[in-house]
Amino acid sequence: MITADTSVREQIVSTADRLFYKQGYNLTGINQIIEEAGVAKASLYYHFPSKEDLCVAYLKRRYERWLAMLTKFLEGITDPKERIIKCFECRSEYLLDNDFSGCSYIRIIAEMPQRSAKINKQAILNKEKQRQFFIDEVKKLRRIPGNSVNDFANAIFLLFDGATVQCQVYRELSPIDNALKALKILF
Amino acid sequence: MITADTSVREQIVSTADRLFYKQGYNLTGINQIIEEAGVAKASLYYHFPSKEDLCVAYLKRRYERWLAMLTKFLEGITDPKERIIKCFECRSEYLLDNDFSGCSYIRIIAEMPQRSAKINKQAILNKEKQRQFFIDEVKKLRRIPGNSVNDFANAIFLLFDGATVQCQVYRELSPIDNALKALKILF
Amino acid sequence: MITADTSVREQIVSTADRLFYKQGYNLTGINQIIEEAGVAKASLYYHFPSKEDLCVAYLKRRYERWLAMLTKFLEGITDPKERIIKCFECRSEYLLDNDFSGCSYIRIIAEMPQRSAKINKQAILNKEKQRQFFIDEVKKLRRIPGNSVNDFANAIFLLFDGATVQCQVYRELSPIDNALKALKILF
Amino acid sequence: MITADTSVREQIVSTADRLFYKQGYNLTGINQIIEEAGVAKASLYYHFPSKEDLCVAYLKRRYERWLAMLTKFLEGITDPKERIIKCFECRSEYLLDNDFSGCSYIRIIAEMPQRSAKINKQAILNKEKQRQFFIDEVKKLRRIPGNSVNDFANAIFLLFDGATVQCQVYRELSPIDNALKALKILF
DNA sequence: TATGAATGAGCATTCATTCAT
DNA sequence: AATGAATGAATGCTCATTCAT
Repeated sequence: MITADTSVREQIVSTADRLFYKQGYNLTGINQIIEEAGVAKASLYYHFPSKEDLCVAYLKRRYERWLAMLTKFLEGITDPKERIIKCFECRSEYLLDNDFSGCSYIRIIAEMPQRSAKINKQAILNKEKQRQFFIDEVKKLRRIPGNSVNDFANAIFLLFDGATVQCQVYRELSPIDNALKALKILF
Repeated sequence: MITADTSVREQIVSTADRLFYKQGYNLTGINQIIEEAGVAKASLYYHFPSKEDLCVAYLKRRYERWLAMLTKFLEGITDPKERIIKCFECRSEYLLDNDFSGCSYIRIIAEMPQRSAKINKQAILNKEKQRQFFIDEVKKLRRIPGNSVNDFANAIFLLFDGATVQCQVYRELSPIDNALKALKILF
Repeated sequence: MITADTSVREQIVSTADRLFYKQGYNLTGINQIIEEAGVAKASLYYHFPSKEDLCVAYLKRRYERWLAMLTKFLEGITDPKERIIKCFECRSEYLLDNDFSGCSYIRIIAEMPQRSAKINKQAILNKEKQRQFFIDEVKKLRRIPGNSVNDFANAIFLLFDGATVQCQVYRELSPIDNALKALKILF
Repeated sequence: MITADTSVREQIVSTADRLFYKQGYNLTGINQIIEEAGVAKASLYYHFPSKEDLCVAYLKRRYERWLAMLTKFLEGITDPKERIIKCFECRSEYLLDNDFSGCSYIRIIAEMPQRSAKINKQAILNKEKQRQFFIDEVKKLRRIPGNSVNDFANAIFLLFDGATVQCQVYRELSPIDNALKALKILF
């Protein structure tokens, strides 16, 4: 059993996670992070060689948070079609819980066009995990629209990302509804 | 005879447009803009009261650029289904021409979660124009999948935005292909 | 009869007068003046070669305003002692009317320690006129405390300036009352 | 052994003190301060959150300087009347030593009509300490002109401030002489 | 007279990072 | 493992002034 929750490192990551996601990476300064985390600046640089490394930790954490939430949503549900729909409903709740701040990986890339290798790797990794989820579920379907697992999974994945960014832009959940309607047309 | 193309104001806007889109809004400083534009700092602030106002001009300009490109792509094409597909192909070329920098409106919102009223208004306006394009084309269709103009247009719009952000994330055009395949399943 | 009140020059001076006195000379920019005056920047520089020249015009105007107010206050009063007291009461009203902004000449010197010759000359001139007023009144007195016209006039002048700056500092009129009490002790 | 006199913080405050008093607060830029202090800009902002906070430190320091000088002047003198006169003589020397730059509290208020709470508080505090000095001395007098401790102390305080600002305006010490003459009339 | 446009120098402040302890 | 202090470079923005028309 780990009690790292109150450690300096944990304080830094959780604060950075909150601020990066709420305010954006570039608009969140190191000073604000250490102030709100209640740690010294040099402590931050002891645990994270640079702001960029802190960003990687933030992206990892965001994925873990999403995965935990999704897992809970899918609990006891076996029907693949239902699981896909649940995933969209989960995103709806996630965005509602997080002030419509969108997808952290997409956003970090939107903020840093010349993204570093580290950040790029982490962001792509997280997105691929999401794509894989849809592929896994589509594989379980008895009838696959379009007859291609990948094509159908990718279609769902596009709707998923499209809905996520539109929710962020419009600050409302209707794009998720639109995506669910699109799914009905597709299925 | 107007030679406005080389005016100070035009120099500022075109330089800002290029840099904001390539590097991101927050990572592009006023100093770099005036340096590359070859104008004095006070000249920039004479024409644009703040960086934010310059951002609005940039968003307007991006839409105009996209519209001009799309109009050219659609020249002579009347079939609505074909026009929708052409729109995706146009986006493909747009992203290729612009180093996979994605959608300027989505990005500006990703960069500035606490976006100002001015910027929000311009971004939403531009996105709604795009949605309207799809609605107009869907209306012209003989058979509408799902039997609802708005639902089908919104589905296309989700694929369009989803493909745009995925192209940006992966720095490749395959998401556009995925969107076109999804369209085929839908139609 | 002159109707210059609406002329460009008059607009500039009256606006500068108001803003310099309310906000301070250094904290009032040319831009704010021309904006609130509703004139072009070059128009200001046509009438006043520099901000400094505008400052001189401001100091002149302040003195004229004070003199007009004082003249009205003294109307029909001949007793020198009473006239001196009235002068303090006039200052009280002046400060109340002008948001306790103190003496414009003292303030301009406080703001610009390395004051220019022009401004210095105008400020000293205005202050000397005030000193002369006290000298003139003291001369009319039957009995002069201290037996020296200049010494007694200077004492009053010190109380006058002391009260003015203290009213400004404390933003209340009690220093004027203190000065009047001091006068009673002196007389 | 403490060598705080040469610390970065001390360098900043002493330089700011000198420049604010000589040139005025608004005419002294942060750049000049750090340059003459020989420290980095960020070091200044590490010790003082804003220029305003540096101003408060400056005002405190000015009072300490004045108090030290006055204390030395009053050494061994017990007669209250003599102590009051010495206080004026001390001011004379203070102004001579400091290029007739007047009273820092009065000047800062003259420069910043919309003064901040912090600065206002410090300025008023310092002025009240001076007033209290006069009250304390007047209380010790055997015979109090006007029969009111406060009224007489306030009269002296007005002469003190009046003389200070007039010395600043005229750049000469005669107003102090005038004040001493006024004191003689009063006593 | 009057003006829109342009400018170089300067403003206060914040950035991510490093170093000595 | 943790910190207080220090920094060079950059941030967005404003200054008084000038010039061509």
